[in-house]
Amino acid sequence: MMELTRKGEYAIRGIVYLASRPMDQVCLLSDIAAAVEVPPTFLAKIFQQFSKIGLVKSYRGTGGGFIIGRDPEKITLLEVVEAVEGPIVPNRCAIREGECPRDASCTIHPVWLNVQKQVRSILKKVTLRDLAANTTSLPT
Amino acid sequence: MMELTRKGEYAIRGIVYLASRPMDQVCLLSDIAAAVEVPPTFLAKIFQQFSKIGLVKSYRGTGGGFIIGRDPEKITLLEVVEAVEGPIVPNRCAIREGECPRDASCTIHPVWLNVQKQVRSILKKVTLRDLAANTTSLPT
DNA sequence: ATCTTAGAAGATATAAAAAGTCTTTTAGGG
DNA sequence: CCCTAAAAGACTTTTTATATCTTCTAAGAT
Repeated sequence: MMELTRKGEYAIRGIVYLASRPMDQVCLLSDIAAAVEVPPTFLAKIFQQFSKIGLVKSYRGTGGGFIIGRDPEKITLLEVVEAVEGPIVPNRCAIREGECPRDASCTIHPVWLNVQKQVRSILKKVTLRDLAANTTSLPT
Repeated sequence: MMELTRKGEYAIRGIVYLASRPMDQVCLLSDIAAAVEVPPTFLAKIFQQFSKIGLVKSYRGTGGGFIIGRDPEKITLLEVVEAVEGPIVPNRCAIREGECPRDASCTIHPVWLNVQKQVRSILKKVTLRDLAANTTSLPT
């Protein structure tokens, strides 16, 4: 239960890699994909999404590629995960009030809300800077 | 992300219903399914699993059916969820040590372990008795 | 004993989501 | 205008979720 998808995993690897690079150095998608061992076409899709919401910046044409969208310290793991996996919702009934017809009587509802809150809270405290900190195993 | 499947939802509804009934009253699967609005064949599969690990007790033949396996106060939501959805694992790499080849350098690893721990802790504190407490909306 | 009831077990079917690829288009340099 | 690299969207494949159906077994009723 609660497993991150490949997409989520790849997304994190990719953006953490970007976060570990100097902001003035534009990275080729193909290079990033190779470095973090992700299918390039798949990572392309993910980075397109990220680009739209400003998590990364993209440049086309010769000398193009990607850089991180803003200071890695200002990007949380929560943001990255929710961008790619959608909101963290342990159960349909926790999406919004009134979703579940059994709502009023539903004794589990508050439990799921609590789970949601805790998980979000944990992921929110982790920044890309934290994650990129000792990425010494990846090529410089 | 992290969404419970239908199976998990149905399982909880079904067993909470059972937990709300007197232990000496054997319930027909078809009645339970109708009461909690779950496809009977699907619930059958779920209860078969539960029966194997003692979460419910089953009786065949005339007058047969299901009762709760033990005191609802001794059954946690965690147990029920993991029985039906498998272990709570936010990421492959958190399943066991050494799973992930990037392990040593992986800065996210501890984050997932923390998520796992917190979620399990929340679900462990909730018992079927808690959940069955005010199931007043369900037919007596 | 055999018939009916009700769950057990396993096979099968359908549908949805995840994972990945391919093609065409657009933007930016040389 | 040609090359490079990302954007966008269609498409394919694989896997998982969701469910149903059939046959088998246990237990009580006749």
